[in-house]
Amino acid sequence: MVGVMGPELTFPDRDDIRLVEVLHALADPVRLQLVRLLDETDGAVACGQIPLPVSKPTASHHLKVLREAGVVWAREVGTRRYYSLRRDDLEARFPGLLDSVLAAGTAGEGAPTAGTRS
Amino acid sequence: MVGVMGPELTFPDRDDIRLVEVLHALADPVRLQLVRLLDETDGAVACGQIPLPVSKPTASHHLKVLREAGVVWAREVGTRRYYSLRRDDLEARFPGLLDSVLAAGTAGEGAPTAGTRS
DNA sequence: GGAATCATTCGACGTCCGTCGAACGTTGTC
DNA sequence: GACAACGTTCGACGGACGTCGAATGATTCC
Repeated sequence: MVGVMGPELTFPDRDDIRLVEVLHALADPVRLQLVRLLDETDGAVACGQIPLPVSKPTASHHLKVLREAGVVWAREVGTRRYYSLRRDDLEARFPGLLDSVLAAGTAGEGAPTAGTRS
Repeated sequence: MVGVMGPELTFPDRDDIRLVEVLHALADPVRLQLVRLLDETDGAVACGQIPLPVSKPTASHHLKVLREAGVVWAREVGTRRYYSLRRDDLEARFPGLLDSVLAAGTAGEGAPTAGTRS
């Protein structure tokens, strides 16, 4: 039988993707790390193959948040689910947003230089 | 006497601005609306002069979140506080991020076109 | 068929968040 | 000096969030 695991996966339409939800989905260290990994791994990654500092249910929860926010796709193959970024839709809806977030990740995130108080 | 209202206002250094905190600060409807208004009003806006759908303490709270995330400056003049965006610092730290968020705001946020359900 | 694998869902727990009314300290004005 | 204006802080409330262990459903392999 061809695989249908749980309830049918649903995703928001491109035009239903809300900026606030995307920002909220990205505003979490684990999910941000997840998105960066999905960005580097250009194909698609299964949930279990991702090195995450959280338990399996928690990872599943974060993936769900990203999916419902319209950030990632989920494709079922057997008992696995392969996730990938919705680059095109995000770029069409919020041009430059994903790129800037990902670029900020690769750039200095923990390298303070001087100090300009006030 | 020249005004010092509460405890001295503190802000994160440019290099201490964290992406996750900025995203979290922007991932709220009220704060996003606030940032957009600060963007349009190029000078600076006082707290009370902002038409917000929340009470005064709540608005103050949101401004504090934005300030501590490094998104806005706060300048005291008498009994008022004028807020303004930290465009330069945000652009230096996360190039294109603020622009994409603001552009997304002015573009269609509630104008669905077709429907590509999966 | 039975066991192992994969990912989710469920229930629970503690924490953080957004919200408000009331009280407070400053500042400016009469 | 007294009063009004401004913004913050305090305390409290309800809800959402992140986290996990255990249980569940599906699939694959022997």
